This record gives sequence, C-alpha cells and structure tokens, in this order.
Amino acid sequence: MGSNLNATAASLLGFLHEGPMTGWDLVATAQERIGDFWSLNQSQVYRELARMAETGLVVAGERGTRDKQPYSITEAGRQEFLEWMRRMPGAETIRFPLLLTLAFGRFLSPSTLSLIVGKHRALHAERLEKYRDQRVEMEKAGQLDDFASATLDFGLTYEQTVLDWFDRLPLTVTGRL
Amino acid sequence: MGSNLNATAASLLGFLHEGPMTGWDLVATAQERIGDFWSLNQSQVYRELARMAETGLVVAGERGTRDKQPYSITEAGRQEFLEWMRRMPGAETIRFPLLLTLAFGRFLSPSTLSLIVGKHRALHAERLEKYRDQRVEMEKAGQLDDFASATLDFGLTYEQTVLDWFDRLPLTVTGRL
DNA sequence: TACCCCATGTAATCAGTTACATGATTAT
DNA sequence: ATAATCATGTAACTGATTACATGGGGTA
Repeated sequence: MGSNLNATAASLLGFLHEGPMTGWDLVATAQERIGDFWSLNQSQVYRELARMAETGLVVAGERGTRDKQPYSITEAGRQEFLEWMRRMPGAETIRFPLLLTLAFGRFLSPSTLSLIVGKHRALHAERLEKYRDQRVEMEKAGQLDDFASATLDFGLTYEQTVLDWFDRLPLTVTGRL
Repeated sequence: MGSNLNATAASLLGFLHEGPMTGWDLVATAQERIGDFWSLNQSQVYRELARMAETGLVVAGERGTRDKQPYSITEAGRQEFLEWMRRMPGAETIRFPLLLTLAFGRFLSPSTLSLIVGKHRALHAERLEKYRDQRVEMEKAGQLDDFASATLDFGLTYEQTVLDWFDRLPLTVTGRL
C-alpha cells in the first residue's frame, strides 16, 4: 500500500520504462540524465534494485556475459512509479559549503578567501560550459523535448546566476579576485 | 590528526566564537543565520556538541535553570575551526525533487503538472519575499556586513532566477498554469 | 600476456530525519 | 491550574559515501 518508494528508486523505475537495463547501465544513465539535480551512486542503485526485485517492482532477467544482470520493470512497478510521480515533490535542499565558509569569512585572510572564491568561480564557469555543450549535443541528437529542455535550462540559468553573483562580490569577500 | 570536523560541527564552533551558548540557542542561531544553505536540526546539534566535548573542542559549563547547559569553545576548538575554514570547501549539492518529476513529466497529465508546478512556483515566490524582508530587517539592525550580505544576496538572486525560470516554462511543462 | 574497462556486490561508516520521552519555567 | 514554550536527550531508521573484493571480457 501507499507508495513508499524513495526518489532514487523511482527514477530507476522511470528509466526502466525505456527497456531492460543492468545496474551498471542505470548508474550511467541516471548520472547523465538527472545527475545534475539528483546525485546517486553505484551502491544505491544496486541496493534499490535488490529491494525492488524483492517487492516485485522489477524482475531480474537471465545473466549475460560478464555476469550482466538485466532488470525489467513490472506492471506493479509501473503503478508504483505513477503513484510516486503524482505525489507533490518536496522542496529542494541546497547544501552549499562555500556559503558556510563565506558566512564565517571574517576568520579568513584575504589570500585564503581569494584562493577559495577563485576556485569555486572557475568550477561554476566550467559547469556552465558543460551545460552549453550538452545543449548543443542534445539539439543535434534531437533529444530535447520540452521536459529535458526545461531541466537543462534550469542548470544553465542557475550557473549563469551563480557566476553573476561571484562577479558582484565585493573585494572584502573575494580577497581580491 | 588533521581536522575531521564536519561542516555542521564547524559551524557550531563558528557561532561559539560569539560567546557560550546552549544547544537550544545554537539550533536557533544556526537555522536563522545559515539555515538557508546549510540545514541542520536539533538532534545533530546535540550529537555534535557531545562529540566535540569528548574531544575537547568545547567545554560544558554549569547547568543553569531548566537544565540549561552552556558550551564554550576551547583553544583547541578555535584551532580546529580555523583548520576547517582553511580547507577548500566542496561543491554544493542540490537535490531538487521537482526537476526529477519534470524529467519524467511525460508520464503526468497536464492537470497534475499544473498543480505541482504552481505549488512550487508559489513556494519560491514566498521565499523571495522572506529574503527581501530579511534584507530590510538586517539593514535596519545594522547587521549586514559584507559577508552576511553576500550570502543573503545569493538567496535573493537564486530565488529570483528560479521564478524567472518558472515563467519561461512552456505550456507542455506547466500543464497550463 | 598483461592491462584496462565492465560489472556486480558487500561492508563500514557517517549524516540527516523523525519521533518520542521527560521535565522545568513562564505566561495566561 | 493549565497550556505553551524552553530545553535536553535518546532511539530507530533511512539515505549517502567510500572503500574494498572479485572476476569476466576485450584489446594492445
């Protein structure tokens, strides 16, 4: 009763609608497609798959070469997935260590601040570039329906905003730059 | 050796620089001052305080009325805090369930989408308002040094960006709105 | 043959959340 | 008197991270 899937498991069911996949494939797929706003790793995937196999939301197929273990979604899995999808999603959680450091920035020397702020600014510039490339590639591959476009656009606009924020920081915060 | 503080514990040490505080006070202070980018709750605070008392980073003072237990930072605590502060902060983690729902949005009806998107848009509008009020209050109270201003500005610009993003979403994603 | 990547799985630990239990003090 | 708030603490659970162990298969 009452879907008690977690978001990670639900996303795996979502991907399994596209056909049977192994744990390994699911890790790669998830990291590529939702990794920017929902991180997950290999341990979680194998655990959730094992759980869902027990409760009949997925079924394991026959082992292939290299011990490959493909999983398919079941009818029960589809139903649970839809139930999960129809629930009101929770608010996002942001945990931003850099902001913590800045909140206590008065304890740091300008040179340390500068090092830290500079590094993080560069990181966000890289991510913005990555998203731009992704956008181009997805356009080329014709893989950008409105939904994929919306989540990708979130990433783009977020990174752009963060960069602008960096560039507005006063010298007292950036150390110098 | 080598600071193995976590960010939550480190932030408690940061606040204890302002004077002895009880666990209760620390919960309130942290939620108010860093809660928007570093959530923590009561259980964690009492646990971290107990741990840090064991390792001598803080010391418990005498119990007051209502069993109040004030903690003070020690010299060792100050050193560990500084060590933690000087480390390169990790990248932020964002876990955004709404984007997960949208990534699989093709499984939802327009009316469900509309309900979900509308609710979340409203939530962000509220948060933007809250930050604006906070800004005004902090200005009045003269509590906005450059560091506090920078983190608050991050919240403001983030929420504004998210709202703008909502307003750019196509009808296929918003259901209608 | 040796090396790298594919692929599955487990163990251990830490962090975060929720819920509960208990009691003191203040305000109504 | 009693209700609300202050205050500390514990238990149970879930989720996330890291590391390790193991071995198959492709390729240089």
